[in-house]
Amino acid sequence: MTTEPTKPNITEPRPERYNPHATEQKWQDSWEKSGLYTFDENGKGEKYYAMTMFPYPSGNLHIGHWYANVAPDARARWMRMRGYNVLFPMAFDAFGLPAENAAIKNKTDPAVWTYKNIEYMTGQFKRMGTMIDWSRKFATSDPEYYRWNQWFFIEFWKRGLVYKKDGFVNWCPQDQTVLANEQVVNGHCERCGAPVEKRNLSQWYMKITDYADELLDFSHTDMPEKVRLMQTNWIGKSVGAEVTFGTPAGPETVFTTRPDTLIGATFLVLAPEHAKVKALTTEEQQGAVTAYVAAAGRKTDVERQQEGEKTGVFTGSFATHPITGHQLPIWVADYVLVTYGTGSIMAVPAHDERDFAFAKKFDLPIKEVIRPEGGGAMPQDPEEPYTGEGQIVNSGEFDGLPGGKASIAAIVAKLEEKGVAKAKTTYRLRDWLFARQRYWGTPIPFVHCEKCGLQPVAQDQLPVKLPDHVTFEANGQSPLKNNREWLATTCPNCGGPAERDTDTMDTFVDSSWYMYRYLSPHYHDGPFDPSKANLLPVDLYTGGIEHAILHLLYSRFWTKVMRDMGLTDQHEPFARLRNQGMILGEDGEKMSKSRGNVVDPDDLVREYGADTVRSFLMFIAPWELGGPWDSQGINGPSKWLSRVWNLFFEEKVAGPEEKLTDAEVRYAVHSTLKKVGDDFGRMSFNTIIAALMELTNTLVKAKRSPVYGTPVWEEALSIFNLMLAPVVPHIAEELYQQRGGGQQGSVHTASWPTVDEAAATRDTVTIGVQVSGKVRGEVNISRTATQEEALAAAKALPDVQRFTEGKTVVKEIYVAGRIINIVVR
RNA sequence: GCCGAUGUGGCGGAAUGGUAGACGCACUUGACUCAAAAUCAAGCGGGAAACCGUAGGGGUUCGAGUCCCCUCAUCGGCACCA
Repeated sequence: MTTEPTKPNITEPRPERYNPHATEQKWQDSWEKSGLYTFDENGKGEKYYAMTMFPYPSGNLHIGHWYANVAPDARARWMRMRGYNVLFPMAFDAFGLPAENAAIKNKTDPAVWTYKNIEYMTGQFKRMGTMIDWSRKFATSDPEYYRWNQWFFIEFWKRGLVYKKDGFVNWCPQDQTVLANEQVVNGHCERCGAPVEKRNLSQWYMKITDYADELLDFSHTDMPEKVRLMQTNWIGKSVGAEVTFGTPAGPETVFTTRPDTLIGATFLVLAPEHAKVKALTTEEQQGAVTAYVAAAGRKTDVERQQEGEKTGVFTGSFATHPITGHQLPIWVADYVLVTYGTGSIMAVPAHDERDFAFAKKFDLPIKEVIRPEGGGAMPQDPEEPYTGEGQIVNSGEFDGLPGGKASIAAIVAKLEEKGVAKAKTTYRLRDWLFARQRYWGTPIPFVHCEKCGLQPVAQDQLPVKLPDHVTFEANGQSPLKNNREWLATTCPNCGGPAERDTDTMDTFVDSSWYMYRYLSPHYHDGPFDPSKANLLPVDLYTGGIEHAILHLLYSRFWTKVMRDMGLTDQHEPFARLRNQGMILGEDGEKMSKSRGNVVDPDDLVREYGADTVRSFLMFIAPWELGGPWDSQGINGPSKWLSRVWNLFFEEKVAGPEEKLTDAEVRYAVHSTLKKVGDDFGRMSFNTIIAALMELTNTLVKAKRSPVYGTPVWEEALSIFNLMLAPVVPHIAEELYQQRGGGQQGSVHTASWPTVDEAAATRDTVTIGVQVSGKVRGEVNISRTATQEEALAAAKALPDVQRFTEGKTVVKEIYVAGRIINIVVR
């Protein structure tokens, strides 16, 4: 590790007032020159890998980036001072559509735009005063990075986890690309907000569903409950059965979570896109069905869902019930989704809301088979379905069995015996639609050969680089489509002429494994150097909740595949995840240029200095909550740092003499030290700042007390200085060096002070005295006072006497150091 | 509709079941100043008081902002997922 002492600069005259600007620039330069933050993998101490979600190089760091990085930086610094060998890296998530849009608009190359932004934003990060190790910086658009995307892609393909198939996919007409399910929000494109259309296209997929069950297991990772729930809901596990019905077009299997209601099925419904629709449609129904299917195809998901009323049309065909042999009409309706289950359902109108609504509208039979405990028979023309549990009725040999979710397994076993059903678990999670029809991404490393078909590019030919100096068509189409020079290649199998795949990868591929790349960002023989695996896992990962499903689910999946490939022994990429909240505009709305409520951190740094902005962002709210910006509130931390400066340097301040003792000052210092340590541990950053402010107030008083100038005073300043270091690194360094810490190097390599437990505990405590649970006074007694002593002191209080007079004491409670409660009647 | 989170002064918030409102903003008053800013000092939930106060209602407990049940409000996620 580079621990070359940073040279104190004491030749400059000390400013009268704290002036952050010169100070901060000076120390940023000094730290960079000495390599203070360069991580040494052979360094002393237990490794600690802290990571914040890397930014997209949009051009500017906004206040949200500061909020997301400042507190984790302070915590990483604290860990380092405690003796951990802390890796705190940063990179850029550089592929994506904004670069292309900027390129189209400005007629430039996306790469030029991207790398210019990265350079500028790196400078902004440095002005924030973070301990980021910039020697590990990379951009996911570096060919040396994305070649490993391609390598992974081929390896996953070899393992059968990557495949191409025809199917209905989400298409964003605005961005001109397909989208993964995860990128469709309420039927709209996550990025641009355009309504998503359905298109039948041949597309690349990644088999994340193979890992659905394992992704529901969070036992190897500590994630907030909220994230676990969101992922669990997204994966959407449903336990049930597949039941096969006979139809004129062959057997049709449906999925149900309620096999106990099988006898109550009165019709089948197919999704409009279902493959059997055509074959099952009778001649008389031809016109109606064709029109319905065509209309459904034109609708977006949003339009489909907005219709209040169910729509549908009869195919003219009937299915045979596997148990009763009854003939059930087969309908087509768009409330059945082709993408879930088998794309067809058995409708049990008596016990399902949707089937009920459909049956009511089209006058289809409703047959009761579940009756609530102690309830009567369902009326002939019921008002509503019964979806709860109960006893099975009207079902022949099943009658009397308990129905409902709890008894699925028993019912399925019985149906399996009869050979009509099979236990089945279905997931809402779809395979990851993985390719995009865009330019600025990782090219898919496959070629199309007329003779050999789709072939992976040979590993030693990677990376398949994006062509330089591209021009964009006015129609926004990817420049790869018509770039003949780039398209033409040879087949890795037969050597004949072949054409490159023009799709690029979803940018979420880039972020799925970047935590491994930080271990050895310049490694050439694999995605990462296996000899650095001891740095895994990421001990603490922080970022916004907006990635709860997309990025976090994909990266968990990626790690599990890497584990199965033998690349790592980790089950999860992140040992612990925490989410920060969002800083809103002062009006309480999300910051946006159009609203004009954007707060620019560069302006704030110019006005107040980075340390003030850092401490304010930690102080403004509980970190995981966030909230509106407060342009007046920043005055607090700003004044605080001035007070801190004056505390260290101003001559003894005027004011009333204070009667603080050595013990009181040491108590303030060591109890604060204890609290700050606890609060860093539990990531309660706002209370850290509050505690440091409180200590400042006490020390300002102590300066006007006999303690000033004594060894206790010097100890107080030293410890206080060290506590400031993680939070406000610049002023802390200046104070440290001014106090002569230069011989020990930087304050940021100093050790976190040890709590003197005796000093952090008070001999006497002031505790409340209650009479029958109501506070009636307080007593100052020894911390270790006996119950007799405590009660005697309490009973001496006039107010206590007043409220106990003439009453009978029924109970006396004394919790040492906490409370006295005299219960009277 | 389903799932979840959150409700504490004018504002942001603090509080292992133990004196509610730490710390800060804003505000008020005073000192300094010709004046203002900055700084320093003091005050700051309601009420004259008894007392009342952590969204509302119940409960557990010697004691509840904190634990349990119900209701309301706000925010977030999912949403015709069979």
